[in-house]
Amino acid sequence: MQLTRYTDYAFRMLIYLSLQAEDKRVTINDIAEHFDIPRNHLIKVAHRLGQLGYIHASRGKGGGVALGMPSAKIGLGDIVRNMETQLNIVNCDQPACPILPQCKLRGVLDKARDAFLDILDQYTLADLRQRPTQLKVLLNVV
Amino acid sequence: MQLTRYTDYAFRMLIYLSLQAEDKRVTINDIAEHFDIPRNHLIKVAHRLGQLGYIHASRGKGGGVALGMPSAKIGLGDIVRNMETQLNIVNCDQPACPILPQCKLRGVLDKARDAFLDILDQYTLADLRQRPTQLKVLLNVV
DNA sequence: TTATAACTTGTATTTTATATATATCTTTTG
DNA sequence: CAAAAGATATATATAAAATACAAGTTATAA
Repeated sequence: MQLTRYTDYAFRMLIYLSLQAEDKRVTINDIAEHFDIPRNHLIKVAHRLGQLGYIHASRGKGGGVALGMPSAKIGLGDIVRNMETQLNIVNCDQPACPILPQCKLRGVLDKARDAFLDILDQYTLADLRQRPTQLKVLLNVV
Repeated sequence: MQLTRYTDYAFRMLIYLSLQAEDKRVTINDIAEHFDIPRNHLIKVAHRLGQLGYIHASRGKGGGVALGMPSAKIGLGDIVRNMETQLNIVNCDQPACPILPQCKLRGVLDKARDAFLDILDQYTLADLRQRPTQLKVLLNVV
């Protein structure tokens, strides 16, 4: 009952980027250091976030990543939906459950999972940057 | 974002027991075979369910397990709370997240997790045995 | 009262998903 | 064109979960 670090790191990266001044580009290296996250892993997270349009990456000297859309447009539920590979609460197929065709549990679990995501849908990245000043201090953002 | 099989197997076992005639005892072996679940693993699940009072085990010849309380008293949320060892949606400590003291994400995730459990709290084991006849057929329960 | 069925407990091994590392390629800009 | 930075692919490591193994203990029926 836990999100993968892959998703967790996506959150951290997006929060960090949301604190940056407009048009400021940050390198993945920089973010990895700030959060003490393996750089290579974060690269993959960044790549995925880029595919989704949440961030925009520019290569070459002076390049880096920046938020690809306003933080108020980035819903937390969608981040989870897009970063997690697996949203089924249980695996009914392995080992195969014989009551599957008549199972009511599945529906209840799906409903609960949707309630989980519904809550997240009520928040965007912008909602996470209350008290941005303190956050910037913690992250040493100029 | 998935429950462990440990929890999954607890559900399956409880569902199976809820379909049995009153006072009927079933061996763990029997349940393991019906669901094609490793017996040794199921033994541990049964042990834990016994500690929680959900099932009652009797030893000796002719022994076995049976529901320890009416199925309407067994809330699905509590099953999850008791069987999962870990209910934090992300691990903020490893690797340690520097923004933890000011992080608003944590609160949102906790709220979402609670919403998940709230839905489950609205159902009991008794609610899962709609159409018990078909379930019994699938599980070959006499 | 003794054999046996069944649960109890603890430890060891295996598996698997996730996480991390390594290496090479491509793009961009000063 | 050279250096910086991201893109991509593949390989390896790690840790949690799942499973297996091995003794114990209790209770019942013959």
